[in-house]
Amino acid sequence: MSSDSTKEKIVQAAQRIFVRKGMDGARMQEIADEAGINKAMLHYYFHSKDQLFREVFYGILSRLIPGLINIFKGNEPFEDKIEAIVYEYDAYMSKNPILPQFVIREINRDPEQLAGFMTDQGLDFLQIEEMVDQEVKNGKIRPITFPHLFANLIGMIVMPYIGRPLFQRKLFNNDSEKYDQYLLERRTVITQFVKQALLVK
Amino acid sequence: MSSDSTKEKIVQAAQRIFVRKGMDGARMQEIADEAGINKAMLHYYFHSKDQLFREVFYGILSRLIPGLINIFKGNEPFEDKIEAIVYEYDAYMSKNPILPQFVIREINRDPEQLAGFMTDQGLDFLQIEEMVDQEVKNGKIRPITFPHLFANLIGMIVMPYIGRPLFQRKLFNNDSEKYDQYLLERRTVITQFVKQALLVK
DNA sequence: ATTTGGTTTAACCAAATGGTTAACTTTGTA
DNA sequence: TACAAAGTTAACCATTTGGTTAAACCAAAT
Repeated sequence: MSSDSTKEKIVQAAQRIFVRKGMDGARMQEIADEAGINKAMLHYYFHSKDQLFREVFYGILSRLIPGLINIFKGNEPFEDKIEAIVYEYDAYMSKNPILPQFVIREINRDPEQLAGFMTDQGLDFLQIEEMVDQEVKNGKIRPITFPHLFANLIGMIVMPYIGRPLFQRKLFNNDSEKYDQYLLERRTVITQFVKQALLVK
Repeated sequence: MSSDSTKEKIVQAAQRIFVRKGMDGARMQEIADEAGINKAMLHYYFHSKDQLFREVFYGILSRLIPGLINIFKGNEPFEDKIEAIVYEYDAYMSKNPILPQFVIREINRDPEQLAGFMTDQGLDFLQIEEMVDQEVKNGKIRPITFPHLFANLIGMIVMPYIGRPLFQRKLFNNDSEKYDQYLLERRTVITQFVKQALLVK
C-alpha cells in the first residue's frame, strides 16, 4: 500500500509543507524531514526548490482544468452545466484541499506565468463569456455578465476550503467530521443558490 | 500633504511588500527600500519582523470588525442587513485591497491567534447563527444555515480582490480602470444575487 | 566475484537574512 | 546657548538557507 517511491514521498511531503508554510515559508530541510529522507534527495529528484514547487503546484492544477473545459464544451442546458461545474470543481478540491491556497499564492507571486499556463491548457474565457451572454440574450437567465457569475461561483465554491482552519473552529467547534459533512452539503446548497438567483421561472 | 512620519512610511511600505511577497517572502531590506529609509529604522519602531507584520495586519483588521458587528446588532430587516454588510465590507476592502490576502495567510499561519482576536473584538458567530435560524423559521428567507450563507457571502465579496492579478488579465485585458468599475458593480450585483436566491416572494 | 547504475548520506559552502551596535545628526526645550 | 532625547546611519554579526559534493550503499547484470 504505502511503499511509495522516494519521489512520491517528496511530492506528498512538499504538498503538505507548501500549503502550511507557503513557497517562501517552507524549508527544504523541513520537507525532507516530513518525507523522512535526506535533504539532498530533494535536489536529486528536483533541481531546485522553485522547480519542486512548480511541479507540485501545476501538477495538481493541470489535472483539474481539462474536466472543466469539457463541461463547458458540452451541449447540456446551462443550468446543468452550472451544476456539473460545481460538482466537478468541488469534488476535485475535496481530494486536493490544497489547491485554492496554492492558486491564491501563485496569483500574487507570478500571475503572468499562471495566466499563461491556463491559456496553454486551452482555457478560453472569451468563449465562455459569449456563452453566458447568449443565455442572457435568450432570456434563459437573469441579466449577469460572466465576470460576475464567475466570481460568484468560484468564490462560493472555494471559500470553505480557504477558510477551513478558521471556519471549523468558529462555526463547528473544531469538529472535523462535521466540517467534512458541511463541505459535502455545499455542492447542493451552491447549486440551488445559483439556480434560485439566476433562473427565470 | 506627504510629510508622513517615518513610522507611517514604514507601515505603508510594509503593507505593500507583505501583500506582494507574504510574511515570509518579504525582506526587511526590501521594506526599508520601499519606504526610503534605513533598515535599522524598522527595528527602531518595531521590535521584529513578526511584530511589524502583526501590527500591520491586525491594525487593518481591527478597523473593519466593529462596523460589521454594529450592522448585525441593528434592528433593520434582514435583507437590509445583507445589503449593509456587502456595502460595508466591500467599501472597506476597496480601501484595503490587502486585507483578504492577509487574512488567508493568517488563517493558515496561526488560525488560533486569529480566532482569538475575533472573539476579543466581540465578534460572536453563535449570535448571528441564531438570527439567521429565526429568519428561516419565520419564513422570511428560504432555508439555509448560517455557515452556508456566510461562506456564500464572504466568498462572493472577497473573490475579486483575491483573484485580481489573474482576473484583471484574463477577463479585462489587464485594464485596471475597468476592473475598478467591475469591483464597484459587484456591490449591487451581489446584493441582488443574494436577495434573489434567498427572499421568499 | 565484480562491475555498473541508480540511490542515499553526511559534511560542507557561499549567500542571504534578521537583527544589533556604536557613532552621528537633528530636534525640542530650559 | 547648552544639553538631553529622539531619530538616523553604516558597518557588522550570528544564523539560516538553498544548494553542492564526494563518498558510500545496494540491487541487478555480467
